[in-house]
Amino acid sequence: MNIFRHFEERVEAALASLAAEGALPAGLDTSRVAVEPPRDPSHGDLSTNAAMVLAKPAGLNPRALAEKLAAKLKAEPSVTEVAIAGPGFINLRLNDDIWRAGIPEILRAGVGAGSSDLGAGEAVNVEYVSANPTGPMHVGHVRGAVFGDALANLLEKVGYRVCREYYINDAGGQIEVLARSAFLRYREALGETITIPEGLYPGDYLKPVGQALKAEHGPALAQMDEAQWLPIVRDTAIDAMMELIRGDLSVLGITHEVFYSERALHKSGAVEKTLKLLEDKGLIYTGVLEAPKGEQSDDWEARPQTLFRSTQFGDDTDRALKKSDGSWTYFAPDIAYHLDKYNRGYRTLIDVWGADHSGYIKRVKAAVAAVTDGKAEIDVKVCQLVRLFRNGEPFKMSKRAGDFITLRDVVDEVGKGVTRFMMLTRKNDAPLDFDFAKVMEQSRDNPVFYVQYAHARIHSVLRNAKEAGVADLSDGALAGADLSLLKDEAELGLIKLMGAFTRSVEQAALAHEPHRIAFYLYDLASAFHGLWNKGKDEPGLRFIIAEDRNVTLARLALIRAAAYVIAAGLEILGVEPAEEMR
RNA sequence: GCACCGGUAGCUCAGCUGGAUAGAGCAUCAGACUACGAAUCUGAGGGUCGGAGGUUCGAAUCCUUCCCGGUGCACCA
Repeated sequence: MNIFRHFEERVEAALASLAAEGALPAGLDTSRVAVEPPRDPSHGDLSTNAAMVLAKPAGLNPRALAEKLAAKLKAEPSVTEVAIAGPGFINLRLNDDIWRAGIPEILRAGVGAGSSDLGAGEAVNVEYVSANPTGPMHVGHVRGAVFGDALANLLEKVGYRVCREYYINDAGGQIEVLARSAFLRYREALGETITIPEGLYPGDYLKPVGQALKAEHGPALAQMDEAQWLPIVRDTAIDAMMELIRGDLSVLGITHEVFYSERALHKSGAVEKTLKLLEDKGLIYTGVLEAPKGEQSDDWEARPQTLFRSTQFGDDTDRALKKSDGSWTYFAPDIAYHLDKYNRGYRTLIDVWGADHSGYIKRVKAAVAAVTDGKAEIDVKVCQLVRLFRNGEPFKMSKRAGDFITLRDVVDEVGKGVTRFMMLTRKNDAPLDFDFAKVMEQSRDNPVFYVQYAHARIHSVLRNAKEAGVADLSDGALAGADLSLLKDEAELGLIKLMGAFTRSVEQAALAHEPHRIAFYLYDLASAFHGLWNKGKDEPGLRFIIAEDRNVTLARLALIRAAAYVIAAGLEILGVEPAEEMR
């Protein structure tokens, strides 16, 4: 049970009954009423702002309304104390048993702890990574990939039906560059000595593509005109690059359900159809855009183009759908793509992009609004840059041809779990520092280690408990423990924090902010480590008390539950919990 | 010039979509191991929440306007 949500319902019920008695006007908007943990635990277990929020519309003094509401809430069975504080907060103190009851629930749920039905099965589309299929993934892609994947996990956790999607930009000019680069490697495979000119991709990763082309086609391609060989080489190269990318993603544990091809949109006529749709809405015209104000580009000249009236939807300028030569811009098929998502039934769309695309947000939001008549929500999450360090020194990124740090370089050095966790220790729109040495440090200021250590310590206790002769450590047996024996402030603090897990997960999901899970886990680990050390000062608080089986069982239940919550949280982040630190 | 994102303790950052006396880690200082792993914990000091206005019962959070840093600014993808 989510205690916070339960009490939100109780507050609503109390308000309704006040309304029925005529003490409140009927039909008040209660959407701003919240039940939260108070910032200062000494104020109680729960706090509601209901009286302050509703005082004005009800035409009442906040404290007077609080008095009435407090009287109702006092009657709730699990409420032991009601206090009115400050400008009209109502603080509730609950019977500790209602918090303790969370432990057997967690033990039953296991790593399913924290799940909820908030999303009610609603379909959500999360598009992330979508790196151009022109080479292996590099370090700049990692954050967005991890973020998108964790966000998808998070939404699933609270009951959304999530589609993980990758948009393949397989139609632009960079694909021709890829094809020409691969063709060179093909000629190399045939025995020619090649030099790779400026502007083509020099990376070694295209060598196998050249070999594959040779194996399949022999020398035949070399006899053809570019117009003939290019489509062949292109298709082979794209397939090979997507294979490469899928492999890279798999080392981070990422799998997309849908890979959506931009070229398919062109082929199917979806782009024309979308343009027609916009035309029918009167949102298309031919015009000339103003010169950009930034650094002057020499080759700018005024040209009439097919434009979309995105300014009608809040964009800064109208946007080109066709280039001056009449071919589509990148934007045109992207509109068709988002419309396609809508037509596949998604009303909530989430795009995860790198910081360098932030200037593109408004036009896509405008396009989605236009093309769906405002019926779809689109949230664009931009991941800021990751700054790389080693021992505090900025990492020198060579700009030389083909020389970059890949996703695999990172994962090979620090591992999947550390990479994923670290990428989620900042909110997405703040830059992130990633120090190869620091993330491997075993100390409190490394959150991955700190959280994993808490989990490992719990398992260490459980191993010791077995040796100390606790016969049945099953979840069922622990769930039956007499939890009223958990009375210490530190124990209850841990219990209450776990009781807020579901709420934290839901809040993180609604905000589309997986980093909050990482911070929650750090807090939980801190509460656990604190309890552990308290047992050093006061031996009576140790988890395993040889002469008191009941207390031992209760405490093992507590920490077993804590381990499940940590594991559940880590699962959202896509990190495997450690049972031992090595 | 415009847009977007940041600006919170000496440093790195949270701050639960407007709540109460703004919180963590690092660093500094003072403490806790004959150990369920001290790889940890307890405590102390440290703040004009970039500046100035505004909105209201109440602002780090919303609005306006400046300042600083980052990112991006026709047809690229």
